[in-house]
Amino acid sequence: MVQFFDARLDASFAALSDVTRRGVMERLGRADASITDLAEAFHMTLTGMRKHVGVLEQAELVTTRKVGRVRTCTLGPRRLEDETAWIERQRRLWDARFDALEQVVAERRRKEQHDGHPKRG
Amino acid sequence: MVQFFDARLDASFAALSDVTRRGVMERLGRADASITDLAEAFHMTLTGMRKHVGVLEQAELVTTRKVGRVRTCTLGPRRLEDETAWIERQRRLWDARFDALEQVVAERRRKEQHDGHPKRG
DNA sequence: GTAATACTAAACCACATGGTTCAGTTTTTC
DNA sequence: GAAAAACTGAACCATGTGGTTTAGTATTAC
Repeated sequence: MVQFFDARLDASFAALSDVTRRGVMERLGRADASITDLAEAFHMTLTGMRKHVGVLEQAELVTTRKVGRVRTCTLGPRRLEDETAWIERQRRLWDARFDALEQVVAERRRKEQHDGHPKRG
Repeated sequence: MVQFFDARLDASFAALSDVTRRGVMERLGRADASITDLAEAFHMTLTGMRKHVGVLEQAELVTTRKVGRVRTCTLGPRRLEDETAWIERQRRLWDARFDALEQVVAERRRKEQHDGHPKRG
């Protein structure tokens, strides 16, 4: 189960680590687009863009369907929930640690006041 | 300026796209650690772990300082703010589009009710 | 039916990544 | 001062990435 989420996060963070792919996501956020549309918008060959879209599909950030000769790309169905969750979890861990450190510092300060301010260390 | 943020996001999402590096960040969220500590924890050579830490440093997610012969790793000054911001922006774009779509659907439904439910299409 | 459009598939390229080993250097310990 | 510990740097390896070209197929337009 853990490995499952790990692989998912691997894929989606990797997908997001390319400026072109982030650009594609932003564009699809405004409107669906064909591979040709995207290739032109990002000054790239069809084949090149198809690969980027493939990466986004595998990360389940984009879905596509082919009607006739044109393949249309859409956002979703996932909405970066897992990625946000990971980041939030990390942030909480971090906050907890800082809170703990702060308490230590406060304790030390209290003690120093009591003992009469040792110079340092 | 845009390129600056782009490069930063490239680096940090790429850094997060590896399960070992995410693991390192979680561990550092609990306590600082030396390269040796981390290498042992993740069953890897010192050299291998040093590279991962280097990637996290370049993404400014982790900072390190060397005292004597040991290099200690700490979570970096950045707290994934830019990454969260990008994701949030994306989510807003998306929501806006869905809202617009929903309105179209609602409008169509209203019209269908008025015209007396055409079978389909 | 011919031509243009939209994509697909395969091969290729240079370079990055995730590891390793091996041979140092610097610090610490005894 | 010798040995051990902690790291560093370089070289190597297999595989992945971000592109390209080239040649093909399927669909649409005229």
